[in-house]
Amino acid sequence: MSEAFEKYLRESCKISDEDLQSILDASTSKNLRKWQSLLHDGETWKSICFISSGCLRLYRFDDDGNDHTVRFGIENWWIGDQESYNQEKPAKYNIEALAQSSVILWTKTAWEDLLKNIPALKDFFDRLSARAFETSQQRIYSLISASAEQRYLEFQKTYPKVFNKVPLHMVASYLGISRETLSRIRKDFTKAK
Amino acid sequence: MSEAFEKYLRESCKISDEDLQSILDASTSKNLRKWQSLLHDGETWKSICFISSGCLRLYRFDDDGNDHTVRFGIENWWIGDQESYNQEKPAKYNIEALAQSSVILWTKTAWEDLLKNIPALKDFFDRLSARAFETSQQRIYSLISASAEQRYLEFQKTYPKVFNKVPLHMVASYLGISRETLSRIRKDFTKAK
DNA sequence: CGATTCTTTGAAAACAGTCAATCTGTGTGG
DNA sequence: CCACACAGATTGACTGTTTTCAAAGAATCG
Repeated sequence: MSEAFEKYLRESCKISDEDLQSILDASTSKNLRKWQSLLHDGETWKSICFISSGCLRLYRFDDDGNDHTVRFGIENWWIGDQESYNQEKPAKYNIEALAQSSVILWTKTAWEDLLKNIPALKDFFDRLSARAFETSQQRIYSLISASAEQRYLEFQKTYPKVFNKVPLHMVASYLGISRETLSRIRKDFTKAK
Repeated sequence: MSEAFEKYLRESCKISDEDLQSILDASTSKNLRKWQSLLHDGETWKSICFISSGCLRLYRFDDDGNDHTVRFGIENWWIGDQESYNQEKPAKYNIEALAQSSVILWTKTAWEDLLKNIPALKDFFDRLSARAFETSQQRIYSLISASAEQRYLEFQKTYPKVFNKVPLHMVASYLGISRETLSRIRKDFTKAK
């Protein structure tokens, strides 16, 4: 169950057996079936969540009821609604499993204790957050500068594992285009070859 | 010169006079004339930069030589290229002053020392980074879900101070649309009233 | 197999980009 | 003070891209 996480954390930061044990002790595991929801908008997100296996997505409904995929998460990624978590207010986003998945969860207080007591974990998480910000900056640049086609290719190249796990209409929603447009982009590619 | 920063920091976090003094001692001030560059792509960004006054932008050139505004910064904001800073590699981005501006700078090593020695500063900066991430998440959602017109209105409403300081063609580039399209969006508004 | 979901396609309409020209406001030098 | 240059903003005409809506094909799953 948590072997994947153990391996991940050992490779990600220098952490003692003892600290690793406290981290595991404070966690709970959860299995999600396909389409199971982990967060409904309106609820407050109070967890830190590591994905051991499977695939999840973070998405949001607009005023017309259309959903927009803000982020995907697969094994060894973390997922959550930072805004709701940090500000302790109702989430605007939803999280659902796109496939049978298993996650590891910590409560906010438990996690804060861990961060306080395990500097290596805090350092690691700070670096992780920094990288997440860099990634979102890159995504913004891509959205304002590149064509739908370029964004599609970039996504496929950068996140091949994700690409292979999620339905195309969600890729479209992640790229900010309609499924039909994505379909036509793909068509042009097969034709061009 | 640094009064603005002093006021800002006192209001942002609980910090002792002594700590504030060390922060100021480690800093250097710099005045920028209009259009002066603070970072050229290819260089490595090695500073933490606080904007005391004026207006700057972070932008990037695409392969066709068009520039895209990734972010603006005005007084009491921080600006920099996180990716270049964290990974200590050549920047893909540029930073320039859009008006006569003054900034306060810290070297990376000086800043890291400060963070290590002043927990209140570290906490504050962590919160700031968290908020920056939330903001970029919001921007991504806006880019994938909203029309150009909606994004324009949202920008104007959310950052009125920035809106009033920057030329429209840069707003367009920030929104991911051409200046002509922005011009037509604005035209429709004056007509509708 | 039938039901459901996902993807593709076609045609029309809406939207956004490009290019070139014009307009507006600002500031400079004669 | 005027004429001019310049940068920024707007407009028109045209082109290209994306959305929308409706329908039809795949693929998947019980």
